[in-house]
Amino acid sequence: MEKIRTRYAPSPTGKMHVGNLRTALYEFLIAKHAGGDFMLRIEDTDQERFVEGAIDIINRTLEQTGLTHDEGPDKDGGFGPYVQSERVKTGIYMKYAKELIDKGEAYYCFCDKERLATLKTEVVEGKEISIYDKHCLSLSKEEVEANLAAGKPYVVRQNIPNEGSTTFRDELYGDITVENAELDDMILIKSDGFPTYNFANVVDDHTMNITHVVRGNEYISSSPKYQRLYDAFGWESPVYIHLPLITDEDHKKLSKRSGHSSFEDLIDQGFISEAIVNFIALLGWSPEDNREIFSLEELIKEFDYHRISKSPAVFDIVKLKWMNGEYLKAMDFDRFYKMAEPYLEKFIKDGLDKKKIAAMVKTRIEIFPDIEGLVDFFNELPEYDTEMYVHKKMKTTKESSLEVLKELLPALEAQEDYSNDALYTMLQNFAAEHEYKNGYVLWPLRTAVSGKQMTPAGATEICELLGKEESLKRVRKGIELLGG
RNA sequence: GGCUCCAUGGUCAAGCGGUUAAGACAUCGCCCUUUCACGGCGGUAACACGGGUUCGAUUCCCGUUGGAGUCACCA
Repeated sequence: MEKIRTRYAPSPTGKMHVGNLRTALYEFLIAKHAGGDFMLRIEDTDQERFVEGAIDIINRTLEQTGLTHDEGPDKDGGFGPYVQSERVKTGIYMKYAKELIDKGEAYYCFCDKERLATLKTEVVEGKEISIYDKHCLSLSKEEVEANLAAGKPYVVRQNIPNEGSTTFRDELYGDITVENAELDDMILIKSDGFPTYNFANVVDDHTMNITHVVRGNEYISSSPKYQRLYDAFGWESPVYIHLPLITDEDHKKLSKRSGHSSFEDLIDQGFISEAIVNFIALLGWSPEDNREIFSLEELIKEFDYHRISKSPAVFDIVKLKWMNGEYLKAMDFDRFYKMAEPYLEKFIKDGLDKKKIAAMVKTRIEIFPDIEGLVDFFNELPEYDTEMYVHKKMKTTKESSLEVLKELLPALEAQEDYSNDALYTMLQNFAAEHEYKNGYVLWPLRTAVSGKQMTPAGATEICELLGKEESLKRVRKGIELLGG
């Protein structure tokens, strides 16, 4: 069997959209699952939309996520750079366009913007809809020659008949047929000499020997036109796999508005790349069993593109958070600490044991920014409401807390060893002596010492970290607040 | 609006003619517990509607409704 070759073909226009990342991932997985090759091609035929540095972002993201390509712009080797703006210089697109013109499958068009504007017939939802009227198709050979000789700007258009229909086969969706009359004579070569995406992708996919064309669903409606191109050239068409859209909470195509539409956004928000990859792999695909946690290697092994879903998926950031948390829990401590350190640095003053705090926090956060709310009290006792001393299940009240803290204070002052174990033993004994339940004592202490409803550790662990002096200070403050 | 695609809980989803219609997130409750979290256990919650086909439809076909995508010298 022929070796599978897929390609990721982004246009360098900014951040890496998660929809595009998912497309890249599936392309990678489809190829690798079958022992094939995965290519990277840069589609920068639109001079105006090109963003400086965008190619770096693409490369960096692919590297971070582990989607390494076999052939592409940053590799040398026989296949040359798959950068369309570079390929333009070889004249490859114009060559193929001329072939189509010779075959009558394309034609020169000299219509200017003004004339085209008169063709706009309808306005739907703010969008002008028009279909080209084949005006220039009727130009005689002499007229075309004359226009060309005069240096009149032109584009090359695909010639699609008004009768008949065109069918292409998608692996997931099956045969899709469209009436030719619905198809516009799309522009193949722009007046600046660059090919449009519509033309370049076909020429490149063919010349790069791409066997499986994987792309977003939004291309399904233009696929018949591409199919006509393959047919016109007499090329064998690739296997098409159109991927269901990823949408936002409103079920609309994911956009910048959502705030987490790009890989970079997510990294900035404290997600880790493995979790992101794992999560988006499951957006539109599911394995045979119920497993949800997959490394990239495992995905390669399990990924069967026939199990890709046909319906769109909502990008649920809440579930991503859960998954990210799972990754953090499973992560080895050193790596976790390295990644958490910048956040700890920000919220923990010197002198406190950051490693211990990191360990406390590791199983309790979903994303790194969660750290702040968990640890900020170490620096400074926050102002808190004494209502927090009331706990139904522990049967504590403000009054009982005040009493306990007052009784406890001398013992805490006398205590020399502030290690967690020693402290805990001491408190246990204290509780036993007074015939209190542990929680009856520990709850008010934890509250006094943290001023928080929620802490990453119990009372004694906090005291250990805070040290004797600071702990006592906070207990006294608690007594004061309770009216003692 | 034309064309195309899609349709199982709030979300991701399994199912591919006969099931008590999985599982996960979220949510709720209970247990555990040095609070919360973690962990364990359990609950609520779905086949859009109407026709066929069939002994039997969530599953196949048609229609309706709903949603999405697309209609550029952008990709």
